[in-house]
Amino acid sequence: MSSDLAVTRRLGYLLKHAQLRLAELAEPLYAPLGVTGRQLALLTLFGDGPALSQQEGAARLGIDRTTMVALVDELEDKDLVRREVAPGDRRKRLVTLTAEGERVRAAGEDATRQAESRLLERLGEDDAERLRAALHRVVRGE
Amino acid sequence: MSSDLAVTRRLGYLLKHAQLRLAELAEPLYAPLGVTGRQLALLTLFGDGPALSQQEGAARLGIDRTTMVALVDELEDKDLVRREVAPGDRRKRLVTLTAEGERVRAAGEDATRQAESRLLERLGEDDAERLRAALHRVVRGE
DNA sequence: TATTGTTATACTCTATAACTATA
DNA sequence: TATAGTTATAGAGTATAACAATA
Repeated sequence: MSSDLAVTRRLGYLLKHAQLRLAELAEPLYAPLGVTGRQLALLTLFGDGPALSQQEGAARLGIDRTTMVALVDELEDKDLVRREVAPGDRRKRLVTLTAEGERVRAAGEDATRQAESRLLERLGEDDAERLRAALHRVVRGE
Repeated sequence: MSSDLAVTRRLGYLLKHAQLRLAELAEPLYAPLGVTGRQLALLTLFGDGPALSQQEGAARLGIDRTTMVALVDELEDKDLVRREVAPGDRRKRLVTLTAEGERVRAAGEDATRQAESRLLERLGEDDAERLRAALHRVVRGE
């Protein structure tokens, strides 16, 4: 008989493996767009709402500002984003999507929606929404 | 206004950040035991049920067998586990806990319980249990 | 002086390939 | 021939420290 903290009941295990399954479902859908899930997350971040500086973006994603430099470099090399000097503070670079970047972002969001649906397909709509809401509360600490 | 796929509503984002918050809560509790969360996960794995070989353990955790070698090395260096040649198949090494390993495992499970409680404290018992159950179904694909 | 972006560098985590011993 | 464990090595991903430009 196994303890009620068997390794597969631990939240750490469940979160990690849910992430792995999601990545398995999503990456094949992202590949034809020529971007990784991580790159698409950046397009979603910078394509949504008022333009953010690199550092503001890094803070939202919980990554280091030096990591952000490399990620923006990748997207810039693919002509999906542009760096623009922020009016009013010449130290900051606002990251904005190119027309192509916007196209990839939109296609990527469709792919994300599909992958998430497949991940959650066993749950039914209500439970799926409850899962998302619960995670949201856990992450925001509310 | 933000899209309903704003980056903070994406499952990938939520899963990653839930993991980060859990690690922030748990690691300080594990530190006095002299082990990391990952090492404790191995103690939980090998301390539960019939003895597993390294490769069986790796399969359960979804990690590579070469990674398992290094992890078991760490635990063996700390005298928390032993490798034993499997009776009936001299190629296999069964990983078993030492008395000290068992002690650390038990203390670690208390710490895990505490950290998980704090992570989920905003949810209430029912929602917390529903979250765990939903993740379990998602991960097992049932 | 402090902050933004940047570069160089190092560390962790993980996987691939090749070896050994056993089956 | 195939499998379990091992070693060496290399590739991601990420962070720390130091520097230039700007505030």
